[in-house]
Parts: sequence; C-alpha cells; structure tokens
Amino acid sequence: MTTAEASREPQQGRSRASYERMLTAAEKLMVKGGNDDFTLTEVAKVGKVSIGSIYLRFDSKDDLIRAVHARVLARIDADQDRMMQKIDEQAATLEDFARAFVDAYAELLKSYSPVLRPIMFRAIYDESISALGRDSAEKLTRQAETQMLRYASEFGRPDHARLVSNAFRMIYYTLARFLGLGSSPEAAHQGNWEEIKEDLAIMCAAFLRAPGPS
Amino acid sequence: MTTAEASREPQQGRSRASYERMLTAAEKLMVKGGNDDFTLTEVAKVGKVSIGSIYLRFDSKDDLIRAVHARVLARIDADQDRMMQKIDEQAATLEDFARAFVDAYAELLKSYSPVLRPIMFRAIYDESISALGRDSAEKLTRQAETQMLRYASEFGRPDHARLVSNAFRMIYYTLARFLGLGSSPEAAHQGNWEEIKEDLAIMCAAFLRAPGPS
Amino acid sequence: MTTAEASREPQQGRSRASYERMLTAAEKLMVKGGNDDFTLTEVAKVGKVSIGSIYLRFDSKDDLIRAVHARVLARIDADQDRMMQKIDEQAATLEDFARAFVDAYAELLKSYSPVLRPIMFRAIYDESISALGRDSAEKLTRQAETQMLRYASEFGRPDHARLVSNAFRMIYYTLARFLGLGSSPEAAHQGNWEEIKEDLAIMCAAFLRAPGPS
Amino acid sequence: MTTAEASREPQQGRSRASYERMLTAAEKLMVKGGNDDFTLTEVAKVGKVSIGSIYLRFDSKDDLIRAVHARVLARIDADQDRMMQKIDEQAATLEDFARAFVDAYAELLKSYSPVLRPIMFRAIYDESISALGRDSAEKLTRQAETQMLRYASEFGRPDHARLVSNAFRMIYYTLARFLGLGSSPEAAHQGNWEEIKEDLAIMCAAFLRAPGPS
DNA sequence: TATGAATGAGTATTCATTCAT
DNA sequence: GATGAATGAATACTCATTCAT
Repeated sequence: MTTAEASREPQQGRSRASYERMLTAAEKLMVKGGNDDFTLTEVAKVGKVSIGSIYLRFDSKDDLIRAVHARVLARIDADQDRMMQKIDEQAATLEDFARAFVDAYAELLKSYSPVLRPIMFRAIYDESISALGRDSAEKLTRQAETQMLRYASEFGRPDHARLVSNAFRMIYYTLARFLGLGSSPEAAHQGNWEEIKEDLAIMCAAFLRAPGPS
Repeated sequence: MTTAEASREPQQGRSRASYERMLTAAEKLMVKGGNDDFTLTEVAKVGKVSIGSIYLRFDSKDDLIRAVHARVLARIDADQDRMMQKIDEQAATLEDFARAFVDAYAELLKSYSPVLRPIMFRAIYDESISALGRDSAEKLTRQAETQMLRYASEFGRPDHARLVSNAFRMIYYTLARFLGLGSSPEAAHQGNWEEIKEDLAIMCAAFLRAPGPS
Repeated sequence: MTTAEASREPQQGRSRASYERMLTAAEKLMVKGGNDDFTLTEVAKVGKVSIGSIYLRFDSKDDLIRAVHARVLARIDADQDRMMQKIDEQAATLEDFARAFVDAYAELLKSYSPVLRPIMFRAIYDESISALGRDSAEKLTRQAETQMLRYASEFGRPDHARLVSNAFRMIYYTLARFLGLGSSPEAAHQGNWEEIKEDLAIMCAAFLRAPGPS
Repeated sequence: MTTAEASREPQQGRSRASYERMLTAAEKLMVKGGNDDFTLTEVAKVGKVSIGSIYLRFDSKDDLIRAVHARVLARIDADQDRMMQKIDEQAATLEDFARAFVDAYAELLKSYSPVLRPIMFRAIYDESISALGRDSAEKLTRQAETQMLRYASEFGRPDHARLVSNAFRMIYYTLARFLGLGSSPEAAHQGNWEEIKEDLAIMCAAFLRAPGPS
C-alpha cells in the first residue's frame, strides 16, 4: 500500500509479475552495491524487463528506489509485529523483557542490514525516506511502550513516554550504527555483537530504573 | 600526517598554500552540498587552483575527498583532547563526569555536524573512511576510559574496558544518528536535544553502575 | 476524400465515431501545443481511443498528422467557397472587390491561424503537406480569378492568369507570414493588422492596374 | 558579436578553430536536414570535436543552434549592407529602384535560402530567433526607406514610413514564403521565379504611387 | 476488431581524467 | 612544476511502434 504511493502498481497477471521483477532486481542491485548507484539498464537486464516498462510503472529512477524502500520497510514492519507478539508472551521481568526485546530486535535489524544500509544511506538526504523510517520506528516505540508500561512501577522517573522513547532510540541507533558502519559489518564487528546486545539490554533496564538527577 | 597517506603533501611555500586551498575549497563544497557531489571544476574555481594542480597532489577525486576527511578528523581529534582535559579538571562524581562528558561531546559533535554529515555519509560504503572514524572514536574511548576508571570502584561489572567502550559507543552512535538524520537536524530535532543529552548522561552512569545479569 | 489518401477511413457506425475522435483529439493537441509534438499516448487519452486503434487506421503518426491537416484544409476550403460567394454578391469596382476580398480572406486566415500555424510549420519540410496547401491556394486563386476577370478590362497588363495568381500570392503570403510569426501573433502584431489589410487591398488594385515596364 | 551572446567564444588559436568547426558542422547539418533535428553526436563527428568540447562553449544544444543562427544572420546583414550600397549608386527612378531592390534582395534571400529555411522554421516558436530576424528586417527597412524617400514626392499617400514598411513586408514575406515552401524550392518554383520578381517590383512601385481610398 | 502493455533504439548532458603547451 | 582545454564513456528518460490477448 505504501509502495503504491510512488508507483502505478498493477494488481494482477503478467503486469504484476514484471512489476515484481523490477522491484526485486532493483533491490538486489541495491544490496549488491550498498547504495543507489545502479543503472536502469542493469535493472532492465537483471529483471528481464525493458527500460520502457520501468517508466510505465515509475515516473523516475527515484520513484523506483522509493518503491523498493517502501516494500522493504513493509516487510520489516510485518516482522516487527510478529516479533513483538512473541516477546509479549515470554517476558516476565523488566530485565527479561529488555533482554528479549534487544536480542530479537538486534537480530531482526541484522537480518535486514544488507538492504537497510542503502536505505539508511539515502535517508540521510531524502526526507521522504527518513520519514518512512521514522514512522516505522515510532510504531515500534509505541508497541514497546505498551509492553514496557507493564513494568512502569519500576521506572525511576516520571515521564514514561520519554523514557521509553529514548531507551528505544539508544538501542535502535546503536544497533543501526553498529551494523551500518563499514561495508562488511559481519566480518568487522562480529566479535562484539553478542556483547553489544547484552550490554544494550542491561543499559535499557538500568536506564529505565535510574532515578533522576538528584 | 594521516592526511599525507593519500596525497603528496608539499611541506612549504607556494605549493603548500595552494594545497591548502584545494582542501579548504573541497571542504567548503562538501559542507555546502551535504555530500560528495561537487565537481573538481568547482574545487578548482573556489580554490583558485588549476585542475591539473589537483591531480599533481592527488591521484583521484576520491583521494582528495579522503584527505579532506582526514584533515577534519584531525581537527576534531584536537578538540576532543582539549575537551577531555577540561572535563578532567571539573568532574567530581561518576554522575558529574557522565553529565559533563555527554554534554561536551554532544556539543562538539553538533558543532562539527555540517562537516561530519558528508563524512559519515561516505563512511557507510567506504571502508577507509569508516576506519578513520573508528580510530578517532577509539582514541576518545581510551581517553574516556582513563578518566572513567577513577570511578571504577563504582562499576557494577568487571570488564571495565568493555563497559567504557560500549557506554561510549551508545553515546556516540545515539548522538551521531540524532544529528545526522534529515537534512536540517537542528530544525527537526532541536526540541529533544537537551532531553537526549540528559538521558544519555543518566543512561551512562546507570549502565556503568548496573550489576550484571544475575 | 483527400483525408482518405493517408488513412483507412471507415464509412459508418462506431468505427467512424472513434476515427473522428482520433482526428479531433490530434487536432486539439496540435492547436494546444502549436506544433506536432504531441504523443500518440496523449491522442489515445484525449480521444478515448486505444493506441492500437490508431494504428488500425493509420500507418504511422505522420499519417495521422497528414489526415488532420487534410481535414482542416477541407474545412478551410468550404469556408473559402462561402466567402467567395458572399463577395461575389457585393463587389462593384475593382477597388471594392480587392478590399472585400483581402478583408474576408484575412479574417478567414486569422480565424484559422491557431490550426494553421502547426500546419504551416510542418509544411516547411514536409512536401506532401505543402502540396495540400498549394492545392487549396490554387483553387482559391482560380475562384478569385473568375471574379477578378470581371474587371479585366481595367488590368494594366495582358497575362491575366499570372496577374491574379501573383496578386493572390502576395496577399496570401503576407497575411500568412504576418499571422504565423512569433508565438502569440495577435498580441505582437495586432497594432498593424488593420493597416496591413488596408494596404494589401490598395496594393492589389494598384498592382492589377499597373502597366508593364515600358 | 551577437554570436557571443549565447556562447563562450574563444578569441584565438586552436580553441577558436575548433569553435568554428562546431558552428560550421552544425550549420552544415542544419542545411542538410532542413531543420534542427541533428544530434550533437553528429556535430562532434562532422566537426571533429568532442562532445565535451561543445559543452565547453555552449550551455545546451539550443545555445549552439542560436549561435549558428546569429552567425548566419550576421553574414546576411553584411551582405545586405553591400547590396544597398550598390543599389544606391545605380537607381534613377522609383521603378528602377524597385526593380533593382527586389532583384538584389530576392537573389540574396535565394542564395541564403538553404540556411534560412531551418532558421525560419525555428523562428516560428522561438521568440529569441524571430526577434533576431525582425531586427535584421527592420534595419533593412530603414535602409530601404532612406533611399526610397528620395522618390517621396511621387508617393500617393502621406504616411511614408508605413508605406515603405509595408511595401518591404510584402516583398520580404512573398519572397521568403516562395523560397521557403517545400523542401526543394528551386525545383518546385524555378519556373515562376523571374516572374515573381518582376511582379513584385511592379507591385512595389504601383503600391507606393497608389492614392489612398477616395 | 480492439486493446494497451511491452519494447528498446536514440539523445542531451555531466564530469573525472588526460596531456599538449 | 603548472595550466585548463579537450576527451568520451556513461546514464536517465522518451515515445513511435509492435503484438499477445
């Protein structure tokens, strides 16, 4: 649905199939190169589509890119929902929740990091993309908030919305940055990955529990 | 010194002056455009240097960009040193230190954010740049570590190096991300800036104090 | 009939109607843009016809354009007939006739100038179009000749056909050019329009009366 | 000088030479095709210049075209001056002058018609071109006026400026149109060329002499 | 007949890099 | 050393035409 905003998305049949091939080809090329610097000729070749067909669905290369982004973010969104549901059933204490949440979210981000990198790359200067990312993050913040509030009595400070929002931000930014730096994040950072996750969980609980500056 | 790695840096006289003008012009254009999309023709014009001269010093446009990055990071490095020295003299408690450190570092990053954005932008896919950034961060981590270790007795867990390193990482990544998102971060995020800084300080102290998972 | 030359013109029913819509849509677009730079996709949309249908009737875009031209010229032709008939009833002297003819023809051309401009535009390099235009002009010449010959006794030189033909040419070319130059001829030349008409009438009579070079 | 308006015209040496080759190549291609539909790749090949070089001198293909136009019109202008001077020395009577002027101007236009056709083609919708053409015509009108005024005592009507201006217009438009119609004007109209010139001269004198409508 | 999705050749423009002076 | 004119490969986008349904 969000995908449709920037494109003329055919609903069925052959058209639909070639439309999918375009998006998939573009996504593949984005992952491969780590950025948006693919050419439409490449998309045409990889997706077995003609250049004209691409322009039949998208007004510009930028539109195509945005559609890929939207599709990926929709996928992530769905995964986030599933993730939160699963955590909901498990967590017992604030510490448990923090650990479960950080771990699940970290792995989710990691699994998406190859696609996410070129997206975040562009988000830096394309407001419409960063807005999408923000929406996604905000939704997750609200979901996390709902669950964290079950432990609200243990929070050290009054403004719960702010606490949850900033806790989430620190987790998200740290993980994103960790995964996003360098071109082969796995190789470079693998060693500390488990430690970072553990420490983020500890940080999260400790931060929420921390009393304000006296 | 790091600058010299990717260039033939003249040590004195007229050559030196035009070399400086190249770097300054390129930096100015990077800040202006928020990315690397300037042309060498522009650099030549702004820096009052011939294109040929640029290629006399640098093997490619990429080399020039890397040199600019290195020069900026060197400047930040020096500022970081000054910053750490000043904090050293003030801080009394762990909480004091955390607050002072986060605030000073946040403002330092913010003041450099216009130059830092295009650098971080490129660091996403240019390993040699992200390595430079890592060096700078690691040095700061060591400096912070030295100082934080004065409060080591209050730490909640044994592996102090890891604690300090990850605390710093969370602070740096969160701030960097906060400043880097969108094209006019000030306008977009100004509202939460003071809150973020405060919460990062609280988080930092709480994290260092937090006992490990029992 | 001339229209049929370049097309497969259906004679009746639904086909006929969509055929008309094509021509009308194309003409509308030609007038709107002042040239032939419309796309067949636009014609299809405006005329509520499929692109395939267009190619069912015309071999190429050029054929469609030529058919539009022919249809317009046919319309002009009919108007010319009506015009000449009306003049026939009024004119008393050669001067009267010249004035009446120039004025009527000038206004006729002016009223058609929006459609005529793109046609003349193309006639410059498309021989088949300029031929059509010539046919139309020649027919009018013959009509004018028939009427002018009533004043033949007042002509200054013997070759009446040549006289009439060239008088008409000067009138037609001057008016056409006057209307065709610039993109908003009305605005640009309005001021002299009445003067030009008056002078053309004077010129016409004077030219026909003029004795040959002695 | 007018050429320089739309271009960066080098003043000497090799640059100047390749600049000339660009203009000459473009002009050649314009004459060949009868319009502006040449490609820059063709210009590069014919003019033995790189595409980049073209963009070093001109901001766009349109600028190149305008420069060609300006150069041609400058050439015509010079020829017009020479032509008027020659006529000045010869003409004795109004009829003599008219004949001499029409003949000389007709031949001048005819000799330039291959280049003029694509220029007039574009003048239809490019105001900046039609303005150039108007300037050229107006200058000629003034020159003709100066000379015709020697016969002013023979004019049939008072507003001499208008008389001369409209006489010139009729001559110019008729000749231009005569030469401009069709793609091979020589072949098509050769037969009537001498007659048209003769009749235009007769028309001119007769028109200037004609008394106003009584 | 009628449709309109698919095709892909064709073109203006940019810009890092080279090299003759 | 220094210059900056010249190069040309590379790329987004258009649109007449085709053809499977």
